[in-house]
Amino acid sequence: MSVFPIGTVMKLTDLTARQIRYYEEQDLIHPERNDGNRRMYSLNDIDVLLEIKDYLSDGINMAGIKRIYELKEVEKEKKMMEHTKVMTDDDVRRILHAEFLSVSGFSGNGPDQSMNPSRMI
DNA sequence: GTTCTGACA
DNA sequence: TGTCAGCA
Repeated sequence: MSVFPIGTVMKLTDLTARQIRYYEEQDLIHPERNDGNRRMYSLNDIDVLLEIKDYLSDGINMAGIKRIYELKEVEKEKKMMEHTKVMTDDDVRRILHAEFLSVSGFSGNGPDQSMNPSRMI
């Protein structure tokens, strides 16, 4: 995913190396490191840097920008929880259906174990 | 030639 | 943030 050296990112974002490294210190971007300890930025990193530049031009300071991305991560965690909840409910539905078939005599092997929710975690 | 870390008139 | 030093 990470393919751009800092020099390319500088031209693409019109930011100085000093700024780019500083935003990394603020945990706004997380470039990988290659064998030579060189930072390699992903397309997503470029995207975030451009967003940061917009926020800055709108008069938002680093504290504010950091808050924005912190909230964004909280929302991301919430969505992950929602996703987990949906999967659990879906498993329950499938399990109940499997038990229904078993009790109804359509299956003599009991609930389908492939529907066991423990396999989804 | 390019990037890295650390430091500061 | 800019910039310079001293490495790799």
